[in-house]
Amino acid sequence: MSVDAEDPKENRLYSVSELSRELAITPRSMRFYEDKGLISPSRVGTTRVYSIRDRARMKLIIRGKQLGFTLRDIKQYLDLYDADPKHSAQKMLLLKQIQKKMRDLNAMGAAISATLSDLENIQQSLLNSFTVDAA
DNA sequence: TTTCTTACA
DNA sequence: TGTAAGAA
Repeated sequence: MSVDAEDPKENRLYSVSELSRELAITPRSMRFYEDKGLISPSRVGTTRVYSIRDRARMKLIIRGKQLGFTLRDIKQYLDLYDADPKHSAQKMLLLKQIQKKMRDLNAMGAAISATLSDLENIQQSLLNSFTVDAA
């Protein structure tokens, strides 16, 4: 049987350029995440080779970033996957990270509302000063 | 051409 | 993270 072209994806391998293209990020970012210890692609010589699992890991990294988590947060989460096969500690960490993220976002929202309110008040007095002058 | 590393912005 | 530079 011919397995040289499209092996079942379980064994598929990617180069930085291929995977970065598929994930819509730059090869530079992938290497950066590696420097930070979030991924450890295998090597063929000095060239990085990404497996299906590396691809899944990269997707989680990207997902985490989209949700506003830091690379450090994501690394903590990822490091737990390789630990307990039941992933209970991992789930617990994620729950905590999510709750903190929500608290932070709510705090930011409150700060923004407060600033918006200040700005509106200043704007209003400025607007009032004009109508008073006119009257 | 592609990828790698290192250094700097 | 982007870009630049030199090497394989």
